[in-house]
Amino acid sequence: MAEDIVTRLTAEFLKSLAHPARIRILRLLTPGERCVCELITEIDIEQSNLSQHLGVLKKQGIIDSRKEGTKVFYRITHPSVLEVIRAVEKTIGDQISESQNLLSHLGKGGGTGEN
Amino acid sequence: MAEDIVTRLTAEFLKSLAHPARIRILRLLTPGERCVCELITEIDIEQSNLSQHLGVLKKQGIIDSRKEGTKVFYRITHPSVLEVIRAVEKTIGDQISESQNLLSHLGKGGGTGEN
DNA sequence: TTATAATATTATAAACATATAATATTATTA
DNA sequence: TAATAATATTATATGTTTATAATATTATAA
Repeated sequence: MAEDIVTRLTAEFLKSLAHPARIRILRLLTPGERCVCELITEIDIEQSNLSQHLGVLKKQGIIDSRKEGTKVFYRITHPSVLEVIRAVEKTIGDQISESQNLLSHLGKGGGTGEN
Repeated sequence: MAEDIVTRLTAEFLKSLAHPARIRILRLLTPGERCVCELITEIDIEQSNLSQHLGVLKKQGIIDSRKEGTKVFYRITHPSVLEVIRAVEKTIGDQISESQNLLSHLGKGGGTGEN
């Protein structure tokens, strides 16, 4: 069976999301549009690198931009992308809960589990 | 501000998901556990490569395994990971809907837009 | 016009991910 | 114990992503 196109698109989408700087950018854009000059003060990377990361997200259609004078404002194209991040956080939460659960059962029989 | 750990964990999680073969594996595991010998027949990659992709997912805690005789069965650890994939598909759907919408407006004024 | 501010682009080296091929491990069966 | 089946590991070559540095573009202001 030939590799299905939805699978490839899904993987590409995930790839363009899969970088700390890009997650950070999306978090900063969550309340609304921001110009690059604002983003750069909140994110600790070089200007050219920020521009490249913005390019990755824009190429994938995840963010969009608008020019105003010398400034460029970016915004999230479809808020549904935030659900992706929320879903990841939820799963990571599940993983942490489970390991805490396993740990607490090691200490079963009383006390806090310390010795 | 130092890079927050949730952001890094989120990016790492997304990275380990961001490959067509790995998305494919999760789809195959959605109905329930499968042995590698079954997976290999449904996915068109080499056995050692499949094993490596399974390793990536397992290291991230996304899948888990159980040995039975000479076979190894893999399963999804937390079904919430499937929400991540669904959310990506939803966003891609939003993107496609929007571009179809834009296209249809180009043809506004009658007809199908063909000439 | 020149200078400046804001952003993007390009080139490049280093780090990382990937697929393949070969080999190793482990469990079962003959 | 030798052969086989199922899976994992390792080495490696190739391709991709990343950060940095340098430079280019664009718009405004002096």
